[in-house]
Amino acid sequence: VTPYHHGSLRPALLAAAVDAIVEHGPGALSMRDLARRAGVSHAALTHHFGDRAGLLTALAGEGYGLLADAMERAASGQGQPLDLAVSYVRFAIDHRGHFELMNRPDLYNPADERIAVAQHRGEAALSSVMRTLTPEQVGEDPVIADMALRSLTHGFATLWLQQSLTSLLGDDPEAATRAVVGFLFRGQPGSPSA
Amino acid sequence: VTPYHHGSLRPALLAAAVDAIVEHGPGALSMRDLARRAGVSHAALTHHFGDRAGLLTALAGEGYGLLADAMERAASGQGQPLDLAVSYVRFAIDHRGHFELMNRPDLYNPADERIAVAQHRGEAALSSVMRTLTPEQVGEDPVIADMALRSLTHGFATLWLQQSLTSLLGDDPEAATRAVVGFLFRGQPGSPSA
DNA sequence: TGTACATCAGTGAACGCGCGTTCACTGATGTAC
DNA sequence: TGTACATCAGTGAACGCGCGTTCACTGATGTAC
Repeated sequence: VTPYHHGSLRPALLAAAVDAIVEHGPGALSMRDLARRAGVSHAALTHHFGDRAGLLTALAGEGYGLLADAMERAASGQGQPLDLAVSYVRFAIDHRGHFELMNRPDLYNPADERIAVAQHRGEAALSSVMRTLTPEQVGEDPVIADMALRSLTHGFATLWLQQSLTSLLGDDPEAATRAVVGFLFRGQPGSPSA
Repeated sequence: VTPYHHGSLRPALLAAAVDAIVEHGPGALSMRDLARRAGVSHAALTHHFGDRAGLLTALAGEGYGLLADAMERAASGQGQPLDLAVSYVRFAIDHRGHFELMNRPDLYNPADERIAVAQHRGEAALSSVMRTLTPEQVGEDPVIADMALRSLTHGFATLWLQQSLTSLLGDDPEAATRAVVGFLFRGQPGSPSA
């Protein structure tokens, strides 16, 4: 009934890691706790990930991959900044464990190739959306608009997850994101909030 | 030469904690490491803070107090959202250890009275500045403008500390903050960036 | 000015704990012939 | 179809470590008279 070989231990460990991070944060993640969650000897983890940093790097890579997928989906077609921001906030909420880990680059190897590739895909998706904006929307310096959108979106996602905004903005993160990003591009001809 | 009584151990420990957090992050802070930094027995810490959470609560309280001071200074007179944002980003950079800890409420007691009082002062400073804005600046819903400013400022400070923006925005955080917040309120009559 | 005494600040040893990693191993799987 | 053998996946015991907390204590300070 309990076979010697788990069969798909690696993905099971990554899933257990997500649960553990959601419960206790990425810094408190323990190899032994993960092994317990997966019902496996704690020495088994070495086999798949080498060490703790290896496991977290794999999980962060998975997260960056999922985020890049979501951003590419949002950017395709006539993707607007609003769509990108919504998909970013949705990712942070739906994949909170991954998101929290990704914001702690001290815990994994940020130079990992899989991570770098996924980050690059995300950057490309953002660039392609920014390029569709009119000069009126983008202002004098395109870099500033880019930074403002990044900061606003990341800050909003972070504050939302910290429950810092619920008392003011209710419980619908997508509507709230649309409102806040719409404010950033308000009153412009061809505004994405229109 | 090494007196039995330190004389001002409590502030010395808080200062050591800031150094330790800047080096290794708030989650990795250790009582024994702090004692070593202050040149004192590790049991001495209990005397001043009770336990680890007590120490971190005291340090977070100090941080919220400093931030509230800075925000009140920025809000006084004809304080504009821009001034508030600049002082927030400056606080995050100048008091990085405090700032990182404050963003980890799982590590301290967020219901601590001193913290609550300081947070309230900060909220009041933000409100007083938002009230000075014209209807054109604030848009239909004042809460949205408020959230946008919070999210933008917090996100910018966070990304700046993570070095995510330096390649795009140079090395002057105040100028960069002014540019990004100016973008949020751009093109408005009486715009604070003017 | 001097003495007694309470309070305060810091010591040092000890505790039990969970951790990451290493190691020789065993059971299961898959491939070659 | 059957056998030998290499490879893979997971085990369980052991290691040394740094940690937070507790405890009875000692040295220093300050106050009362």
